[in-house]
Amino acid sequence: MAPMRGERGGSPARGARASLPLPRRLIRQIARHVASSGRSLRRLEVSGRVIDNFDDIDDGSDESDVDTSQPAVACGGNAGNLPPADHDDDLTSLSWLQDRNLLRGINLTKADMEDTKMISSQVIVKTESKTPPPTSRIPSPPRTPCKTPPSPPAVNTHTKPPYSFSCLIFMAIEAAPARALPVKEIYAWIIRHFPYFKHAPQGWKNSVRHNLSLNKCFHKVAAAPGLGKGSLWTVDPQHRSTLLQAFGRQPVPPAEAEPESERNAPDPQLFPYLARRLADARAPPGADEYLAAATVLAMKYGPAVLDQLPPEAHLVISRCARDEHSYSGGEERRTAEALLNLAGVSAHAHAPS
DNA sequence: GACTGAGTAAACACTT
DNA sequence: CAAGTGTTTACTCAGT
Repeated sequence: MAPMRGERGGSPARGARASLPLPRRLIRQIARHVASSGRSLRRLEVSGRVIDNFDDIDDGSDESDVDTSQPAVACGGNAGNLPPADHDDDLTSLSWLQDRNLLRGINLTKADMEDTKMISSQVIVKTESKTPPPTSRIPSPPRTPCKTPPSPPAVNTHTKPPYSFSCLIFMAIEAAPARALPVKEIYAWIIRHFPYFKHAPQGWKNSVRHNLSLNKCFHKVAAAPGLGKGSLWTVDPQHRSTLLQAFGRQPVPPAEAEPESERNAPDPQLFPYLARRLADARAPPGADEYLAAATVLAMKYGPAVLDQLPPEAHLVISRCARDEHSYSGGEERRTAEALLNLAGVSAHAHAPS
């Protein structure tokens, strides 16, 4: 597993803006988080304010809230100036997820939570990546030790994706606004996001149908009028966590030094789509939203990221699966909210305006 | 070696 | 009738 090395240093420190809608420390951590996954953070909207010049929040050497244990990182608004970590210990992208508490890891205060409105559609992840995401260097958490070194999906378009058909179907259905798709749309989603299947032998469609029929996680629902042949397929809510766990167990091939465009990772455009769905919810976030947030995380950073979540997050996810989502204050609620935030969706986006 | 999960192929029935 | 969809069975393979 190739270590993640930064190719450039951070940009020079500049005068920070007078006021940012949330602590620079947090913005830096978000930027650093995205940056160290080998991608670029180019634009972020917080509380309605667009931050597109991360030079402004760079450095932090003059910031009181700077965590001096971490080197400054500039997530430039311009493409390609993303400074991948050159500090193995400090810039492991998800290292702060290792903390016992997600919130403690990113040092989110309650006020941070309330001020933070991050819609993932506004967190643009560049498609070009200089370095593979760094999950490979994240030590496995005590709860679910990862036997295979976690690394992002990095498979050539012409090789088979590292996901089982059930996971592919799961992702396809999850990405749908109605969380239900006819089999034809599932084919289309898979082809769109995993071009390998464009030219793969036709047998894979049979496998998809076979999987839909055989896998208890998928349910057929009444076809919508005018749908034509076939039915809509949905994910059984009771088996959602099973799929998520299966997703997290997917074997991940070693990262290769390939252009991202040739990799077989899901299209990043998928995430804003899911995020919008989450954000559109009128009611306060519930089990579905938290599980969807976990799904977004897994899709964003690779399935191994689920193994990097602290026990609290798994507790939330498992409780969601059992429909026990009573986050009456305390760690669990904050962890649940942090799941949404990590996925790029503020819990407050759900609140009725 | 048994078991399990996943992938593949094939046959068949049904629907549009 | 053709094509697509859904179900089922059987087999192989890899991992445990």
